[in-house]
Amino acid sequence: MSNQDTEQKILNAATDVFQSKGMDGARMQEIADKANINKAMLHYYYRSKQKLFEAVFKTAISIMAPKLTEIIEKEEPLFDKIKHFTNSYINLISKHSYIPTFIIHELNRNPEILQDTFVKQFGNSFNKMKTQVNEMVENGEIRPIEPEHLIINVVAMSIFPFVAKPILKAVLQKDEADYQLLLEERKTHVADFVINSIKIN
Amino acid sequence: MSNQDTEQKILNAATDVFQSKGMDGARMQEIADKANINKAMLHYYYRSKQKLFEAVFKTAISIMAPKLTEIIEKEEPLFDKIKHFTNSYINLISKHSYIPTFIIHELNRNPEILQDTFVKQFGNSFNKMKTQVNEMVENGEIRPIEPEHLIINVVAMSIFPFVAKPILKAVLQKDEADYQLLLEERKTHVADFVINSIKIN
DNA sequence: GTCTATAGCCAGATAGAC
DNA sequence: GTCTATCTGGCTATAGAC
Repeated sequence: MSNQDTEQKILNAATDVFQSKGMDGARMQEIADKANINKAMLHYYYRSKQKLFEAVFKTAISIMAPKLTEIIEKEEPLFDKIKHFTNSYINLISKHSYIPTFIIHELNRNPEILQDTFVKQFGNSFNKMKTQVNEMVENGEIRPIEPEHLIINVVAMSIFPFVAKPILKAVLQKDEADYQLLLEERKTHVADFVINSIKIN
Repeated sequence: MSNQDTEQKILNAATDVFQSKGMDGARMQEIADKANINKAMLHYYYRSKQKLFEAVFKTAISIMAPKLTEIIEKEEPLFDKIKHFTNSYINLISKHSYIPTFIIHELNRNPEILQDTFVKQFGNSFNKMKTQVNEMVENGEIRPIEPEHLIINVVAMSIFPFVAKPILKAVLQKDEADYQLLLEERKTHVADFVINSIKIN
C-alpha cells in the first residue's frame, strides 16, 4: 500500500478514536486496530501519540473554521447571513458531530493549542459583521444589540444541541430518530428565533 | 482528623482534578497531593478511582439539576421565569464554571452514567412549562414556538459561553476581566433577547 | 515499509507495619 | 486511620529481523 493511503487510513482511525475518547482516553492500540495496521506503524508515520493527536486536532479546526469565517464574511443582508449560517453550519456539524465536544474538551484541558492563524482570520471576518450590525442599529433597522452577544447567541443555539446531545436526548425523552428531526428543525428555527428578536416590527 | 473531614477533603480535591482533567486525565497522586494526604487513603475511603469519579460526577449533577428544575417548575409568568432562569443559572455556573464542560465530556464518553432520578425530575418540571408555553401560544399571548426549542435556546445561550470560553476569549480578543464582564451582561441579555423574540408587539 | 518482541515507565491498587 | 513499600498491569515507544 502507498504511503499516502496508509497515512490517511491512520489519520481517519485516529480521528475516530481521539474525537470520541479524547487525548487521554485514546489508545494507540485501538487506533491501530481500526486502521488495520500494526501499532508500530503509527510511530513510523507520526512519531508519537502527541503528534498524531495534533494532526487530528488541526484537521478538526480546519473543518469547522473556514465555513464559519466564510459565512460571516460574505457580503449580504444580515438576515440572509443569519439564515445561511444556521442552515449550513448545523448541516456541517451533523456530518462531524463529535468535533465540537472534542474541540471544547481539549481546549479546556490546554487552551494554548489554539492556532494563531485561525484566531486572526476569524477576528478579521468578525470585524466586518460588527460594522454591519452596528450600522443597522444606528439606522434603526434592527433593535439595539451588541454584535458580540448576537454572534454568541447564534453560535450557541447552533452548536449546543450537539455537545449536550446525551443529556437533552434523555430529558426530552427522544430516541435517535426524533433527536435528528429536532436538529433538522433547528436549521430554520434558530434563524427565525434570532431574526424575530432583533427585527423592528 | 475525623472521618468526615478527610472524606470531604478528598472529595473536594477530586472535584478539582476530575473537573479540569476529566476521568482519563486525572491522576490519583495529584488528588492525594491536593488533599494533603497519602495516596493509599484515597482507596481506603473510596475503594477505586472509578468510585471516586462517580461521587464527583453525582455531586456535579446535584449542584446543577435542582436549581434548573426549581426555576422552570415555579408558578410564575413565563417572562419572569425566563428572567429568573438566566440570572440565577448563569450566577450558579459562574461559581462552578468547570462543571458544564465536565458533564458534557463525561456524558459523551459514556452516556449511561446519567441517573434516572434526575431525568424523571426534569421531565415532570418540564411538562408544566410545556403546558404554560402552549397555552400562551394558543391564546395569542406569544409568538408560536415549540416549548422544546424555547428551552434549548435559553439553556444553550446561558451555558455555551462557559463551555466555549477558551475559544470565545481568543476570537473576541478579551482578557479574563473583560470576559467575566461579558458573562455578567448575559444574565440580563439572554432573557431580553428571548423575550423580544417571542413577545407580541 | 511492515512486522514481532520487548524495553521502560507510570498509574492504580494493595499488603502490612504502626 | 495513616503511612511506606511494592505488586501488577497496561501503555507508549523502540530495537531489530525481514
